[in-house]
Amino acid sequence: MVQKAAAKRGRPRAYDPDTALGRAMAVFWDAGYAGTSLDDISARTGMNRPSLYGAFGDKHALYRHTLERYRAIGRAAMSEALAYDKPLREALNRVYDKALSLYFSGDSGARGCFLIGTALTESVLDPDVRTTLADALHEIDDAFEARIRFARLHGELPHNANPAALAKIASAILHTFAIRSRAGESRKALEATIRPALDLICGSSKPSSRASRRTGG
Amino acid sequence: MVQKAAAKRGRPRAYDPDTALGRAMAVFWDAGYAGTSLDDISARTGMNRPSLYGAFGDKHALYRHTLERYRAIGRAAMSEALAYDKPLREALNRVYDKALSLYFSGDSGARGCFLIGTALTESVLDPDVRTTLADALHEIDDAFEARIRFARLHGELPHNANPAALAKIASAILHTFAIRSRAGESRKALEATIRPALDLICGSSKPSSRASRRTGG
DNA sequence: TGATTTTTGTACCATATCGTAGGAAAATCG
DNA sequence: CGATTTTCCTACGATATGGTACAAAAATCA
Repeated sequence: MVQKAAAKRGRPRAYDPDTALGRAMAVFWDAGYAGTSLDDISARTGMNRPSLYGAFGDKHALYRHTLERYRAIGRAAMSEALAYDKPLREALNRVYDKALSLYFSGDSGARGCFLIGTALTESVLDPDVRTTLADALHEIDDAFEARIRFARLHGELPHNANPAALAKIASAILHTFAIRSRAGESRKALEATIRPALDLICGSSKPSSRASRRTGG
Repeated sequence: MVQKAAAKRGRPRAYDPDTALGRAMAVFWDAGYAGTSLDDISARTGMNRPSLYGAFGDKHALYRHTLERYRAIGRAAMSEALAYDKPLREALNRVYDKALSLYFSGDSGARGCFLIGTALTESVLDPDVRTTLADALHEIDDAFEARIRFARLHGELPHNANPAALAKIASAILHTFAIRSRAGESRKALEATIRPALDLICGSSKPSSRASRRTGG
């Protein structure tokens, strides 16, 4: 099904489309959609503009390709990190850790979340991008919510816990990381807020004198 | 001190600098820094490019002026909303309400936070903008932290509450609102998460069977 | 080998963009 | 009123930008 379609007819491509798309994404990631020229992308991918157009369409279409690619990366990382076979606290911790690794990747320093760092700006005047962004945000909300609901079902959270609301909080932590990393805060500084955030969402890990208020203790 | 400097020498200005700056900000707010041309701003302000240059400098300087203007607006709104004479819960509620009013203002629909919606994108390649953004974020963190510390001091929060950490959570709620509003979510949807967020930060408002875990109850 | 197919890469075009020069316009001052 | 000052505004210029035309290149197929 996904075989290489071995030996096509004409002149072979001088580039790997997937690699090129990844590099194009990197350029957008740094400079944003409007701040990136096709010449910039051409330079970083090695493909010239006509080839870019042939492979991915015009600038806007190319950008949408990178958005989808990023969503796929995020989706994979999220579903892997949200380990259903481990405690909620650990699962969330893994999500944040993976997210930070992504946000702090890049040659020109931390770039934060690709969607929030680039698509958010375009969202007011570009309904297409806005919808994609909104979908991506909701997808994360839903993943968190399902995971939290699962935890509650298994007694990790009190019965009256509100998975939908807690999921929004969990997402908010992700959002603040996306912003702050791109704004130049250190990874260490962000990591310091994971623990208190998890305490609020999952209940205190280290029961103090006030006692743990959750089942899991 | 701040008088009109009555009757200057030459031809009078055909525009009010402050009004013009506000309109310039509105243009940047919609399209982002890179996505805005000086002609766009010229059209919305009524000032032509040479006048814009004379009044505010080049495009980048103009943008920095709008950033500072926005910071001033946000600072004023924040310090007014953080009512020290009312309960913490009410103060935070007012902050979120004011923020949402700002984020949902605008003719072309919701625009979110000006800084997060426009400066965030530029932050990777523009250290100047990045620093301004980081400063603004920290200013909000600090305001939250001071307010929360004050609340703890007055018995609204348990002694072992962590004002710095709670402030980061409070900021995170603001950040998620900034993102989601620009991404097209409804104000109602966002307002729905205020309550649960305040419950986590300040303690449950409606003591359920699990009992209120805070002094204030 | 020659026809066919597909991609590459240079060159080109129309437009957008930012900044600025330089004269006209509109006020005050003497 | 004329000189001076300040701002306005048209016009210009250099560069950037997105997209495309078209010939050369590199593969397969018969």
